[in-house]
Parts: sequence; C-alpha cells; structure tokens
Amino acid sequence: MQLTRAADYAVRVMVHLAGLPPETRASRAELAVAAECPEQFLSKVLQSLTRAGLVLSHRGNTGGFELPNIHRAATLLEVVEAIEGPIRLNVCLNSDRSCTRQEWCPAHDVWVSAQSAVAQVLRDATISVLAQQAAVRKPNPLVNAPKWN
Amino acid sequence: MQLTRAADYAVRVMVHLAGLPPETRASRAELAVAAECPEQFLSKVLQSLTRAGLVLSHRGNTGGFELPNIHRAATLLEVVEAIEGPIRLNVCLNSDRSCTRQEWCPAHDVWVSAQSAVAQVLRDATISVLAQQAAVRKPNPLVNAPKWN
DNA sequence: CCAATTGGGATAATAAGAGTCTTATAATCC
DNA sequence: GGATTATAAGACTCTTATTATCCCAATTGG
Repeated sequence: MQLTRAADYAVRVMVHLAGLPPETRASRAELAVAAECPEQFLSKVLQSLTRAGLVLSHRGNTGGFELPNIHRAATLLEVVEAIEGPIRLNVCLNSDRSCTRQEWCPAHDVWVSAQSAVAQVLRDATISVLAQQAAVRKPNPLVNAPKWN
Repeated sequence: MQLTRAADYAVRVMVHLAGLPPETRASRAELAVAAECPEQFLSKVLQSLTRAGLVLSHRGNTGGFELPNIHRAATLLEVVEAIEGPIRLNVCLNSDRSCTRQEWCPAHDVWVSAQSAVAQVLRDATISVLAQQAAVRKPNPLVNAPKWN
C-alpha cells in the first residue's frame, strides 16, 4: 500500500514545471536534478506523463518538456493515476468483474470509503497550488547542486 | 498502492471470528473456507495475527483460533497493520529518517493528509460492527460450500 | 499412544518495482 | 546536407515483495 517512486517523481516534475514561466521548456537532465532521481528512470516517467497528455515533449536541439497552462490545474490524483493507473486499494474494488462477496461483505464498504478518502485528498491538491507553496517555502536553489545521472 | 491479499484475508478471518459466540474456537480449515483462501497461506496470516495478540491460538485435538472479547473492538487499521506493518503511503513518510525535501516540499503535506485519511477510515471500522453487519446482510451459509485447500 | 491441531522453517513461482543500456527518431544549427 | 542535441522506445537486469506450497516438529485431548 505505497506510492511507487515513479509516481512520486512524476509529482516532483510537475511541480517543478509549474514553477517555471509559462511555455518554458525544461530538459530531462534539469528535471532529473529537480526531482532528485536518476535521469534514465525519469525518462520512463516523462514518457508516461507525455502519453497521458499532462506534459508536452519536444525533441531536438532546443527540446525539453513543457507544462501546458491548462494542466497547471492538474490534480495529484491525475498525475498519480497517469503513472500507476486507476487507484485500487484492494483487488475486490475492481470495476469490471465484481467480488463474489460484495453483496454482503461489510469490509467492502470500508475499502470503498478508504479509497474515496485518499482519492479526494489527492484530488484537492493541484499542481499549481503546490508550485506556489514551493516557491514560498523553498530556499534559494543551491549552486552546484548534485547531479543525478 | 494496494492492500495485500494477506491483510484482506486477515480482516475476513477476524470478522468471521467475531460472528461466532464468545470463546468459540474455529479451526484453520474452517477459517480458510470462511475467508475463501488457501489454508496453507492463511496459516501464515494467522500466525501473524497470533503474534500480534489479536487472536489466541490453541494447539492439539480441540485446538483452533479464538478472538478474545477485548479484540472484538479491534479496528481494521490494527488488523491491517498487524499484517503489513505501519501504513506508509510514500517512502518520504518514514518516521525515523526524514526526507531531505521535507522542509519545503509541498507534496509532503499531501501524502501526510492522504495517509491520515485512509488510516482514519480504517480506524473507524471495528471488527465487531463489521461482524454485525455481516450477520444481517449475509444469506444463509451455503451447505456444501466449496473447500479451499 | 493416537489423532487432530497449530507453529514454523524451507522453498518456489510469479510479479512488480526500480533502474540501466542501446538504438531509433526528431529538431535545430551551421 | 550533416553534425549535434534531444527525446522515444524497446530490451534487459537486478532486487524485493507477494503469494503461496510442502514438510515436519510441537502440542493437546481422549
């Protein structure tokens, strides 16, 4: 019952991008430093975000990743689910084929509630708000920050 | 971000035991049928519950597992954590050594809130209440129920 | 002693998580 | 056009966790 590193990195990246001026491109290397994660691994994460449409990628000499203005309003739930797929706190919460115990099992309702609760918290947190908080709280960016490769 | 089968089975077992008259012993085989899970695997789950003190085990001819009356008030959180250890929705929520980003990272607060939310839902659900709900909602127990071994 | 139980160690099969490496593809600059 | 700089994507590795299964020891009641 734990978030994957990939989803965590994805949130870090999104928050970092939202802290940049609109239409700014950030390279994968820059994002790896910001997210404090291995660049090659972040590559996979960024591809998922791109496929989900949450970020735009540009190849070539002046390439990089960009956060469309519309998606500054993205929620943590969207970002996490772009990486991990729909949140499912228990196997019995599968949407397609339901659990045989579902009609009477009292625990089922609890799993539903717990899942709703965590989803709601993540839905209430938008990338843009987090970026604003980071801008206020974060100390001056370190010079010669360690590079993650 | 998903509950393990073991924790799910543990909850099923606890609810089943709470539905029996006080001081009743249920054999591992009976519990495996009730929880609809492999008996050998349930063995490990029951050992964890026993070590956590949530159930009492008795060996020998008239042995079995028993739910102490005190623990009818156990919460789903207690049961789940007896199997999986303390809930930790993200690695950065480690209690001992804290994350280096913690002081400024705005996502940290969201993980804390999400974890609190799910923990609170599980804390609000007691085994005894679930057992009462099951008693009301559950149809007559099937004769010749399939045996899980 | 015997039969019915649980306890616990060893082992295994599978999957997921977390990364790494290499090649392909695209865009820009000269 | 060609060199350079980026990302895309697939193959691959390594480790750990999950979900069991098997077997035997220990306990208990009759």
